[in-house]
Amino acid sequence: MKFDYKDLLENCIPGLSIDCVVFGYKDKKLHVLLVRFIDSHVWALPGGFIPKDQDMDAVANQVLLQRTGLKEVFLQQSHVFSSLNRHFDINPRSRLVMDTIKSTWMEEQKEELEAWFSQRFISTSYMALVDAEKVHPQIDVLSDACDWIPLDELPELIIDHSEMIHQAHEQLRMKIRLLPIGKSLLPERFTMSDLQSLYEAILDQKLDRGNFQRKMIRLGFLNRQEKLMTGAQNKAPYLYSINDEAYNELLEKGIGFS
Amino acid sequence: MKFDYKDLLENCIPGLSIDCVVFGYKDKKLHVLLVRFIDSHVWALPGGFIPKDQDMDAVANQVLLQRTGLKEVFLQQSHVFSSLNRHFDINPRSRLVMDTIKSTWMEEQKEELEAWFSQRFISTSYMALVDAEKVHPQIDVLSDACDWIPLDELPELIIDHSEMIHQAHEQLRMKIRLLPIGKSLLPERFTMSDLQSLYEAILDQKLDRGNFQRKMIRLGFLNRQEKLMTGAQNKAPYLYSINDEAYNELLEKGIGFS
DNA sequence: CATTTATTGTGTCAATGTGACTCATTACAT
DNA sequence: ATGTAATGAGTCACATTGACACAATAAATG
Repeated sequence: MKFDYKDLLENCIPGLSIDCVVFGYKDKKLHVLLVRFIDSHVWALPGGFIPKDQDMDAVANQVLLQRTGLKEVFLQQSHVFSSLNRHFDINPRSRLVMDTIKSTWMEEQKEELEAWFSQRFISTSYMALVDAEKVHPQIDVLSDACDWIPLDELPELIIDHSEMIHQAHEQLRMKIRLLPIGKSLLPERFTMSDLQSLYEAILDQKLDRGNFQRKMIRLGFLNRQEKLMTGAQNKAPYLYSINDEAYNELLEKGIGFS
Repeated sequence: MKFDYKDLLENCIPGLSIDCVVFGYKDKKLHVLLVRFIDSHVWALPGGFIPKDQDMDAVANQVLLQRTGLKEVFLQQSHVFSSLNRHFDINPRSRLVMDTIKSTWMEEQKEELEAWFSQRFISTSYMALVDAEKVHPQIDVLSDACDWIPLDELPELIIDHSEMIHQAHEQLRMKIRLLPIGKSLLPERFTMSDLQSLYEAILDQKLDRGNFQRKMIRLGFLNRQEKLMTGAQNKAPYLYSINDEAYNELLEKGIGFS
């Protein structure tokens, strides 16, 4: 399979791209979905270019679908990055990526492609929240790895992608205070301590167990289900699921975690 | 003075623009700064195109400076609008603008300019908060009016500009719950009822006078100044100014109006 | 100058939410 | 049968909130 540079040159808007900051929750930690470019072994956010006949939300949804197999998850615009040094050759890492792309795939139309990749790219970041268990990360023709990386173990990334991640994390931290998040990041059923760990991971602070439970129950968007027998030598926790009706009501009112 | 279409064609990125939703506070109401296109008399948000050698924040600052004379005010990115029908001829209003621009200014390079204006424009909206009293709206070569319009008396606007305004208003309403706004929208000194009216205008709901006062005072970012003798037959209210140090501390902590 | 009017600064009180903590419960191991 | 570890629920002091009351005061009125 070859990189379809003809499609790129003919049908995509030059100088514009999107990048997706996909958050997932695994092993009591927040993770981000990253891809690794072939040969160069440089990490980056999964992204894409904008076809002339698509809007950016559609492209972001498509990138997400392609990388995770998921549709209709929480996905929203985050921020536009347009600084003058957003080139693929701004730092050694990014230059490596560009060199690899060029040497590997450019056979014809070398000049056009080189021009295409050497201009400034204005990129819009999207933030997605997904259930990490449901995702089976997919590589593509330009990447030889696509994996969940814990937020506190990020490798060096191309251009300003780590800034994008930090910006999205900050935005998530703000959002959780106005809206009950969780729904998108957790599986159908989860324990209260799952939910608490998620909040602790997002807010990056310890919360009191009893008070957290009381507060969440009182918000009234949780349905208590049967108990979960873990096999551990302790009291079995209840499982909870989300009452969509109550959840959406809270979303509308903008009531979240203080 | 002529419209500098050569600069446009040579130095600006085609298909990209910014638009500024500038909020001001006047007569106890939120206002937006709008411009009216020459001849066509169609209203729109003040905006601009992106020179190849500038980032978008710089362009937004420049538009704001040009229209209001203000620098270093609250100005931040809001949202990217990229729907497929974002053309200048999508609706009768926008088409009128384009026709006017074309017939008025296009003498040479008609085709290039027509191509430039007829493609889809992806536009990033910016939200600005300014002290309306400090602003003297400026027209330019493409506009014959630039005025403060109350949020509840918006005229029909081109393309999706009214959506941009509503989106920015919603964003402001969320932001005020996490941050003490006010500083940017009010003059140096203001009364407590000024501040309350501003909050009521943004949140679009009545607030209890006594409780509002108590809450604001307790937040601790207001310096009480001398009294203001209005000449009205009532008790003179105190003037307040903002204690920048305490204000910035609240900004960092993210403590606002519940 | 006493009285009225409109608005402002402050206070009260019940209801609710919060942080810190305790204690009984329970699934499993020994 | 007993111990262990985590869970569900409860207590209590304290802070915040919404609703309302009341005194203070700058100017108008007679």
